Amino acid sequence: MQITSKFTVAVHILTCIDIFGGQMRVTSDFLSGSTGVNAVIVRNVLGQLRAAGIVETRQGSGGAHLAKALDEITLYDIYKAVDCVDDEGLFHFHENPNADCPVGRNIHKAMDGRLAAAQAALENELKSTTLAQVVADTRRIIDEE
Amino acid sequence: MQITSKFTVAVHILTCIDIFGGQMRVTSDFLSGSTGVNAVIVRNVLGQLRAAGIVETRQGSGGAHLAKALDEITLYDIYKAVDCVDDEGLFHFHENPNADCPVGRNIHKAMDGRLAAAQAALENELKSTTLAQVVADTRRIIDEE
DNA sequence: GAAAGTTGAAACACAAAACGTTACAACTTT
DNA sequence: AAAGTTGTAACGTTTTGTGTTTCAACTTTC
Repeated sequence: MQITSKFTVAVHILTCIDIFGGQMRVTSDFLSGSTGVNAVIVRNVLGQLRAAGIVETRQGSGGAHLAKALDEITLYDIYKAVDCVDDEGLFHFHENPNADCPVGRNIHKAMDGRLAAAQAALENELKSTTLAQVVADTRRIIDEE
Repeated sequence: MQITSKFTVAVHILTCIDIFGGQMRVTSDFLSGSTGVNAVIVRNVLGQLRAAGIVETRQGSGGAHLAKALDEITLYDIYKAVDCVDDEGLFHFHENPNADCPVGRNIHKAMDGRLAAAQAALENELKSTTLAQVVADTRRIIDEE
C-alpha cells in the first residue's frame, strides 16, 4: 500500500513552476519531461491543483503559475488537492462484520477514534510543512551540486 | 488509497481471541464468521501475526491464542505484522524523473526527510496505542448495549 | 487406528484502482 | 489561418487486494 505518486508528482510540478517560471513557459509538456509522467496525467494533476486554488492555468496560452505564495501552500493542501485519501479515511474496515457477534458489531466503534488520531498525526505533520521549505531545500541541493 | 483492511481485520481477530478465548476454541472458521472475511484470508492474517510473535496457532488442534499480554501489543506491531507498508515507505515517488533536469534529479532528496517525518508521526501514534486499550473499549461498549 | 475437524499453503480467479495512451474539441497567440 | 496548448473523455494495461478451491499435514476423539 502506498499513497498515490500523484502527490509527490504534484510537489515536483509546483517546485518546477516556481524554479523555472521566471525564465520560461512551464507547459504540461515540459513538466512531463521533468517528472517522467505522461503529459495527460500532468494536466489532470494541474487540474486538481487548479480546482484547489493552488495554481492558475489557461487553455491555449500555456504555462502554469502559482496562485498563492509558496509559504501559503502546505504539503497537506497538495495532499488534499490530489485526493490521496477519500472520505472513508486512511484506514479501511472490512464491509461485512457479523452484527450477531458482539465484537463484530462494535469493533468499528471501538477503533474509530484511535485510527482517526493516527491519521490526524500524519496530516498535522503535512500541514506543518510548506512548499517554501521544499523549494528552498531543492535550491540549496542544486547550488551545492 | 487506503491501508489494507487486513489491518483492521487483524485487530478484530485479536480482540475476538481475547474476548472469546476463555470460553471456546477460536478457530479460523469462527473468526471468519465474526469478521465476514474468508476463512483462508483469516488464516493468512493469523500466519502473519504468528510470524510476528503475536499469536500462537497449531496445525490440527485448532484455536488461536495470544502470545503476549494485551498491553504489550501495540497497533503498530499489528500494522507491521500485516505489511501495511513496504520498505519503500508510505509515500510513492514516480520512477522516472529526468536526471537532466536539476529539479528532476534532486526533488526526491529534497522531500525525503519531510515525508519520512510524516510517516513517523502516523506510526508513533500507532505505537502509543495498545490492544489492551482497544479491547477495554470494546468490552465497555458491549456492556453498555 | 480410523474418522472428523483443523491449519498451512499453493494455485487460480476476480474486481478495483493506478497509471498510461489516444484522440479531439476549445482556446490563445503569432 | 496556423501552430501550440489545455481540458477532457474513452479505453487499455498493470498491479494489488481479496476471494475461492484444493489438498497435504497435523491433532484429537471415538
